[in-house]
Amino acid sequence: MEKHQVMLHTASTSTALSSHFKDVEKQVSEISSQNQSDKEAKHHRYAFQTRSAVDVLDDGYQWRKYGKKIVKNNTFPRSYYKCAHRECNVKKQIQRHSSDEEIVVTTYEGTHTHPVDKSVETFDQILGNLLIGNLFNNAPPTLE
DNA sequence: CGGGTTTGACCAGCGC
DNA sequence: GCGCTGGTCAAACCCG
Repeated sequence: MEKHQVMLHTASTSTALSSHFKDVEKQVSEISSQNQSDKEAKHHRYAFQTRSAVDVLDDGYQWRKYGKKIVKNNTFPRSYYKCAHRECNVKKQIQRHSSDEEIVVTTYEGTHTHPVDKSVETFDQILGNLLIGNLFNNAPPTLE
């Protein structure tokens, strides 16, 4: 259950938001379990989908883009981000839906070890755009 | 001038 | 064993 700490640490500044995040990654965890192997479970992976016009969502951390790739299942390219801190080997992947370009899938990998001095207002904005449960439970054909 | 981003090439893992 | 897809690195360019 250490993966929960990722999101909780991210929103440690606000207890209310922590609860919301907990609910969010709970949905994600379910997907990993039902989808498959513990192989993915070993790798701390948290994916959530947001409805935004921009690819990169400001979650309070600084990210450095280190790669871009076109995936066959998606018409849009996938972007690879890394945490700006050298000590922090946290990775983040961002990709859009093939059909719905307004849907952005953000996948986090790893755990942050440094504090966030960003405003919590950012999280509120992100949470406002979150629609994880619906998309994952409905499993749109475009995603697979 | 420096940091960050961009784009292409290279490499590794998996499937056939 | 070869080919394909996906992931990472690295050098060059652009912006602040």
